[in-house]
Amino acid sequence: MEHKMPLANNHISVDCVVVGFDGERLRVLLIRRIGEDNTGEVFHDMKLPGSLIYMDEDLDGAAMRVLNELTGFKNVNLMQFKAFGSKDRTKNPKDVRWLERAEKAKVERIVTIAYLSLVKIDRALNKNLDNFQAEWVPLDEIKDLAFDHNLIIEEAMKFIRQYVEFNPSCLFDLLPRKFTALQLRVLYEVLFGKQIDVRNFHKKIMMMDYVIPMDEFQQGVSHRAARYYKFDKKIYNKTRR
Amino acid sequence: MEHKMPLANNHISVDCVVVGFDGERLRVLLIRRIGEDNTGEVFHDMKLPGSLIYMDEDLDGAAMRVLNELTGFKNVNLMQFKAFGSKDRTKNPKDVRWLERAEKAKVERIVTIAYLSLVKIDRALNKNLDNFQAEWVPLDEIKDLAFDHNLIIEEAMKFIRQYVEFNPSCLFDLLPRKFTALQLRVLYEVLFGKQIDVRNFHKKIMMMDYVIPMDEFQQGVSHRAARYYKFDKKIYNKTRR
DNA sequence: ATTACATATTGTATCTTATACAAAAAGCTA
DNA sequence: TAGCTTTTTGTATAAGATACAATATGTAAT
Repeated sequence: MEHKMPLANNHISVDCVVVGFDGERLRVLLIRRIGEDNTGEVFHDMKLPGSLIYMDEDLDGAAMRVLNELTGFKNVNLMQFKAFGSKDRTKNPKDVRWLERAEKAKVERIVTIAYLSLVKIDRALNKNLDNFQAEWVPLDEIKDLAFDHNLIIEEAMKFIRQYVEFNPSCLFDLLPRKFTALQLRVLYEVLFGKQIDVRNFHKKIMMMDYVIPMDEFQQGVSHRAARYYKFDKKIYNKTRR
Repeated sequence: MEHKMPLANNHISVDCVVVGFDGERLRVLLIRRIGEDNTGEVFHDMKLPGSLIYMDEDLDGAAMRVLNELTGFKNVNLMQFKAFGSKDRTKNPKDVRWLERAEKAKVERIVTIAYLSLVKIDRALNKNLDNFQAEWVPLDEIKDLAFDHNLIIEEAMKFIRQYVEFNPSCLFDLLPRKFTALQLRVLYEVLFGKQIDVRNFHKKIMMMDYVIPMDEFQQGVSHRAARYYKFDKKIYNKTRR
């Protein structure tokens, strides 16, 4: 028995672009989808985590729910970045059939509100991923996705690049609590797609008084061990207002 | 007879924050609204121009239509900046009654996609304003508006301030084709709410090779006449890519 | 113990950009 | 011609961005 349906608004959905960083590349959290095309042929592909919104929740609340079900986390930073409402974004026969099965109702046009979340790729976060058939896919290995989800991811990336300039602290959401200067630098490099001079970058880090050098160093590497740094949110908030 | 209704999606609307600059202050284009509250009392207030979306149009298309009906202009630069979907944004009794009359149907929750447009306050643009009971209201004189439109305008302003940094050309959408250095400076000042040094600002203008000094000067002023400048979009596009 | 190897860390000179600050120029009016 | 109003202009200093390569540190191999 599905008791959700009468509560859902089947015109509006939220989709979440959850981005992580593995030290080398950006990855996006995607859900495996199995469906049937026109001819009854089974296909496998992937989609963004998302959901129709319920009548009793706000947009932000719906996005939070989706992310919470998936990762078990409560207070993840979610940013609404764009609405997608092309009139034929839900017109692909594959998608139509899949939607009708998933929602057990005829679904017409759906406008989706897209959210971005930057998270640490972590054991804790990965708790429920198997249940949801979810996977961290490297950004440059993402194939054709359901609906207009490739477009949504593209727009999400544009959004991050702009957002970082105004709120650099969001980068530290992507890094482990303890990180090396190299990790931070590579993150900048993959995000903006260009190389950064090592020496100048170190100087830059030194000037960020919210990036604290720790007395802890890498272990078990066969070369000089790198120092760990941590991000201090309190200092950041003070010096930015 | 209303033939629009069956074509409209009464869950999703667009609202346009149309911003102009009169040389001193920013102004927002608002529509006068007359309604009845619970007790049958008539009230007057204002709202943003907006509309439910039709089934056969995209979000951008709907926003374009609203703006075109209002100003008669075709190619205005419209930027989607945020979706507003609080579950009680259409719950105020005033708004509920007004909506039911305007849409001639029971309307539940509406998610609105908000657009921002920066335009020249111009004779041409003002052609249809009377028909629509529309008015250019100075930003700092805007009273309580319908729905959550005050909130939408607030968010629009935050958006502009960020947007200008990445695309300064949008400022020239607000200025006349010929403008003085003073106008451009005041625009910066009201937008960012702080004074700018005159000399340094002139130097900045000189460095923008897409701001072209003209051989034309102010007329009929009882003091030294200011030079006019114009914005060259071609040069701008070249030097920004 | 010494050497080879891999990566981490560090400084200086230069250029560009942002800021602070006030006198001179131009056009009109009396 | 003097006075009024607003426009236009320069210089010195501070801060931030960029270009560029040698030294330090830890592990592994000899």
